[in-house]
Amino acid sequence: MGTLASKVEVGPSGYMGYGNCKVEAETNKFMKDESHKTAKVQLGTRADGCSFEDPLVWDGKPPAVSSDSSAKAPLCGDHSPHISFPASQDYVNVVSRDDDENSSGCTHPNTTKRSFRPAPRIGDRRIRKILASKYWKVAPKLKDATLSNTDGDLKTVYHNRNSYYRSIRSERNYPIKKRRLFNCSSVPNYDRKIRSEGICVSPERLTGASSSVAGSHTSFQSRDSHVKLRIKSFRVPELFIELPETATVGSLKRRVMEAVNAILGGGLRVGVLLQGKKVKDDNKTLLQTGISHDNQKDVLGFSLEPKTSQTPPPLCSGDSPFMLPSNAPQPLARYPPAPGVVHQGTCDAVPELQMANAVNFIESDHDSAPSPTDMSIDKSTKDSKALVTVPAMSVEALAVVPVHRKSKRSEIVQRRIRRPFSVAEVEALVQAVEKLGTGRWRDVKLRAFDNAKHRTYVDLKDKWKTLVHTARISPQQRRGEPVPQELLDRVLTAHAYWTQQQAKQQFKQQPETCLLL
DNA sequence: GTTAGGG
DNA sequence: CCCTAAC
Repeated sequence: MGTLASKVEVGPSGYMGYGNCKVEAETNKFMKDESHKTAKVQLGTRADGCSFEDPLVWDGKPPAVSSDSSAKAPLCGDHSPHISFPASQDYVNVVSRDDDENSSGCTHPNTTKRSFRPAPRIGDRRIRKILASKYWKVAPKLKDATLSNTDGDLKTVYHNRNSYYRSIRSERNYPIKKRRLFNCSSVPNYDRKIRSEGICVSPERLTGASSSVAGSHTSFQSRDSHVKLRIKSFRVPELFIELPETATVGSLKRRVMEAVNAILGGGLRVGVLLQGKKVKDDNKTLLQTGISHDNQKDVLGFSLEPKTSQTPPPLCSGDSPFMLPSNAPQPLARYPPAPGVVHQGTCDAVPELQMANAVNFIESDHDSAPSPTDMSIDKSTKDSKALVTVPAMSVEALAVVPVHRKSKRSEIVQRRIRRPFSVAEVEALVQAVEKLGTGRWRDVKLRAFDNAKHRTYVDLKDKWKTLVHTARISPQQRRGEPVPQELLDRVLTAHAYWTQQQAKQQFKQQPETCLLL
């Protein structure tokens, strides 16, 4: 099939920096298509410092063709990788020094059952609406079921998005843009503390979630009643990174780094677990809790969790809507995605549609910087009970992140980053408009940008507006990446045609009115 | 939720 | 890109 992209997941069991990465090849044509198949592609542990982890996640998905080397390279130049952060949390396993020898495999039992449940995509306009009209919408809501078949050539069956969105909404997964709003109390002190104690990146490789303890050590000292901990490694919450195969290892590293930084940058709090049990009372002393030198056999764990409304009195008030559920998700409870919920979309797209599809794919794949999630993980998540811990974040977010509340007005909304349309996108837009006209932006979106999460139909409408304008002005006055004249010509032609069509329509509807005029 | 337009 | 009236 069409394009192929690589996804690298630094999953729950991945260690920072040397986290286990999952790289898989997407062979589906439509990213949004839930029927897409994914296949793991082993990149090797050396190539990018990533090792593989058991694909526990993709249960139900038959390992599809692995790296399809013949896959087409993305058409569009916009290859910015996509990074999203599915909500999840993980532990930092701290083991008493005496346990060093057998420090492997002492995570919480449930951890082994973990499967990758990428957080659902979020960022729907609904959220915006739900929260406040000023918040960003990441993607327009798409109607479920079939695509408007106005042009009969789209045969792909879109899955029920409503249910999808419903599910994600309930999971409280917020895009980073909004996320920062509940970042009020800034990075948890815990976080800093831990960091200051040094987080060692452990190169140990995990073969499965079960061995998630590998590389984690703690030192307990009985001297002067002090409990000393040494967190040798700290695992970050599940990250989801996606970038084109053409991306360099360097960029991969960068993405991972950004992802990690973003996560640590805020919105997280640390949970303490002792023997797999959550220690909720923050006022208890270590001794009372059982964390002491007398307790060296116990496994102390830390988990990264999203801040919750339960969290200590917010230093700032009024961030309610963004608070995650107080019933802090237990990192342990994760369920494998229901297998077989796949809808195989038939993608016998007509040539004409190829472009759009291609763009769709590409867009979604690379350009998703601001896209908090990815379709490819939708399926695995929608029916998931995955505990949402870390709000979805994106690279884009990094640019706006750490800003903590600026004023009482916690409603300061971050403007979306500017993302100029690439020629390929313009091409796709023009093609779609030629076919659908200028009054059906939603359809245009669905047709040519369904996977470009950051392009809303309003964006497309706006872009068309500017394209028309651009086409009318002299080349000297144009700015930005030059759009081929050929395209601009098509813009004018299409615009003229559809404008005329609309006029005719109106005339039909209100002839008398027109006559009067 | 979409469109259409002004900002 | 954002905001919003209007539908």
